[in-house]
Amino acid sequence: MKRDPDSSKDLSAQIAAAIRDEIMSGKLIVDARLPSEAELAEHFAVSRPTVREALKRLAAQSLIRTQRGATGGAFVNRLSFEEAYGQQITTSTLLLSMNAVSFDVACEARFALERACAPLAAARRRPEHLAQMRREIARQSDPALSDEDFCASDVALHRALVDGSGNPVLSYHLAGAVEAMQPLMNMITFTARSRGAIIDLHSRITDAIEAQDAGSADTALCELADYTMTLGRDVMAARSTRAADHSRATPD
Amino acid sequence: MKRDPDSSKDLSAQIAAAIRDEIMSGKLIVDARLPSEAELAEHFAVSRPTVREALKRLAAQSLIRTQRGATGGAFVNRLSFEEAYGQQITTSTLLLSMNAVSFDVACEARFALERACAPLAAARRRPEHLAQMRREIARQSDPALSDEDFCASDVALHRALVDGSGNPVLSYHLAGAVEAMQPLMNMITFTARSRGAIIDLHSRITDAIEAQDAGSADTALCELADYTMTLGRDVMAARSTRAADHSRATPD
DNA sequence: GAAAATAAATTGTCAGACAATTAGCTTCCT
DNA sequence: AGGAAGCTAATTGTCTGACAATTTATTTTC
Repeated sequence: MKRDPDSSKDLSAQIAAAIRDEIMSGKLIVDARLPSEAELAEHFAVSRPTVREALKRLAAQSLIRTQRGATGGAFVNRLSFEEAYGQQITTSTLLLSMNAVSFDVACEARFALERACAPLAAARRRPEHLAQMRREIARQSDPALSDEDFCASDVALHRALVDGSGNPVLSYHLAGAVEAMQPLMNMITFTARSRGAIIDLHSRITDAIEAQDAGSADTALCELADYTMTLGRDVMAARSTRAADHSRATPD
Repeated sequence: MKRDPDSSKDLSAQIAAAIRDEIMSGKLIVDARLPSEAELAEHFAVSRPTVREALKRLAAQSLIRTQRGATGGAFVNRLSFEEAYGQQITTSTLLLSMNAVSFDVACEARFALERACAPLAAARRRPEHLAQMRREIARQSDPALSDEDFCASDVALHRALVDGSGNPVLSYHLAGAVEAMQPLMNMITFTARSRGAIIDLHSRITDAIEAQDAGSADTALCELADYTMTLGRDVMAARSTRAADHSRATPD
């Protein structure tokens, strides 16, 4: 376990990279205990705070966990799908917001991926997935629901669809794509009419999944994608109109 | 900016979470400068090393970058697709290896996602994507190529296909799925015959993409998925047979 | 033998110091 | 005046040493 000496990075980054390599290469297996901070400090010839910064970097990626006490220390963490979801969603969300990814591009990616799940979900969906989807459709039908809650329910329905594929790896990849859309979706004001159209499509999708009819599910998903993109485009158009009005009203 | 006082987590984790929330909520925008470490320490009523641990956690997720010197400090980082790729690949790879995800499950996810890209790639592929794919096919045709390099070239070809979709969000999500397969693919010994079959399918896929024939591309991708899974199953079968032999030969 | 006290190991946190780096300012020379 | 050199200040990077908190193992005591 050696750190790259001619690297221009921080010592803590070098040490974190060295340990990360050990984990990625399998030399440090799950639940293995790392040397104590004092031992690592001696090994890498740095001070304890520097080692600690390195360990915190790894902890931020859920690569290790730490435990206090006599038999404590830093242990290689089994990266769970749950933990990975969280990081995936954080990264995806920021990627969209910070790079000014357009609604269209994000939406296209999301529905392309979701369509990939649909055939598998149609084949393998289980009662709880269908029940979850029906439950969300019922929630969405409540006119008192706020736009934000409507979006949250939308996300929940689509996650149930994705989970219906019975492939956790697929679910993991899709979680980011679906959840990261939520902030963008929240910009949309859902009229009673658009809600109705969406709920109708949700029902058709759910029916198709229940009937194990992958073709119909795909058709409905495509329609939903088209409709969602239309809504998004309307919002963007209205927004740019308002922006133009505003700049005309208050020129500098 | 307040940290959760009754949280059971480390101070550095609480502070990192507080700053992360500010970034995620948009209160701290891209390239905004955070207060200096000394100011943060005073604000959160902790010591500087603790603040530094928090900042390192954020740096590990590429949420901030730091700069030394008079006008230095910590700045909110624009999360680039490049940086996100790296994290995505690390996470995906560990997720597969640490959770004993079967070759079948990972493969199914990968090809399902890749099939989602194919129609878009067929519509939008540009000459450089086709050139890259042809280049990789040429490389793969060299019998002297090691199995590992063959896999690397395979990954490169598929990434070119994915990038051909012209949707960076899609590329980002797919990068993890494709790259994370590499360690699993590396367990396979590619015979001359299996290499030939794969190269043939790669050619058919590339031809279809070039001809903008989404249907043929999909068909070839499905065949490649089937063939890859067959190879994987053979490896697993041989492996378990060897394991059985071994346990019979050296019982304990 | 069981319960309580003690010891040891380890991470978590703090305080203060110095080194390294960088931008801006000042001074001085031409 | 203009530019180059040096100085200053601000900031992060690193080190040292210490103590607190927590957990396990050991020893003592009843």
